[in-house]
Amino acid sequence: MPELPEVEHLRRSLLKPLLGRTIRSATLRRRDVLRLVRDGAESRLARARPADLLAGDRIVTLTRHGKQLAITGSSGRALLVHLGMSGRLVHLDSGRRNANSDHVHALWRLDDASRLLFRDPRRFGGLWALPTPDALEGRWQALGPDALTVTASTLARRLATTSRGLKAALLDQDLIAGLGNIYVDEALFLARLHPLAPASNLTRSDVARLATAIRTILRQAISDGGSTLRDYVDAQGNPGRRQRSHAVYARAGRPCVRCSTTLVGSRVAQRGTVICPQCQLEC
DNA sequence: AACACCGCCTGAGCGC
DNA sequence: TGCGCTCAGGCGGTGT
Repeated sequence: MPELPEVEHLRRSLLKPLLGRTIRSATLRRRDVLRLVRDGAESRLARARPADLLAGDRIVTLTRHGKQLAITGSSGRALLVHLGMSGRLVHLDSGRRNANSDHVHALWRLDDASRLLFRDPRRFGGLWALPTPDALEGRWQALGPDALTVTASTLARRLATTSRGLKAALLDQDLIAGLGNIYVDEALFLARLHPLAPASNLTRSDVARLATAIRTILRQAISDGGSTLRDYVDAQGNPGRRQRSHAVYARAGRPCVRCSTTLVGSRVAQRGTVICPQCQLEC
């Protein structure tokens, strides 16, 4: 399931095939995956013009904030891609057949005869058509700081504003952007913090450890090519390798990699949660 | 404000 | 082999 590392890996893998290319045509197969943003308001079933999907634009930048990926065109329009649980962008070189055309909700044909596909079986993801760079900027400023580069002082300031438990706070994209269930559990384990610890009660050194753990976990996952859970693969169809190195996620009942204590599963903030009861003491 | 809970959606994995 | 069941979860919504 795509979190920040998968989206960043995807972004990097799409730079070469997409940057500078001109989009010949865009096809929206399911209207309800696209939201049109005009004057800050979203409409879900408005009739989109091809230009809303960047048809005719040259692709100028591929950027990311948190789990969101933006493709910006030469017209200044941007297409925001959120992969949700099962979303994928697939780039197919000219002549290459798409292995699975089910659930392809949008596709773009480029000037080198390659294609880009948005496929999302569960449709928890979606596309947002933004009219200007400012509209994109505005949306991203409403989110928390990007988790990949978050500093201890920024994280401390953010966590101080909430009385929630640590895990709930870290999953809140408005507080910090990019963490999902997997990497929150991994980062908390690495930082030896309990998911239910009140977010605003952390000591300075707790937060410093946490910020470092978040950046470390995410950087490692990116260099591993993202997690492979269920059916995650990158834009070229390669699975990630990260699942081999999950320390706690989906490992309830198995021994802690650090102290061999049996890992314990529970539900925190309505999400499956795994901790080491020895390493992550409740405070 | 914080939290629980729900619905969306499909595929994987399980027991039989 | 296949059927029915449960589970997974990002996010936005509602109710407390």
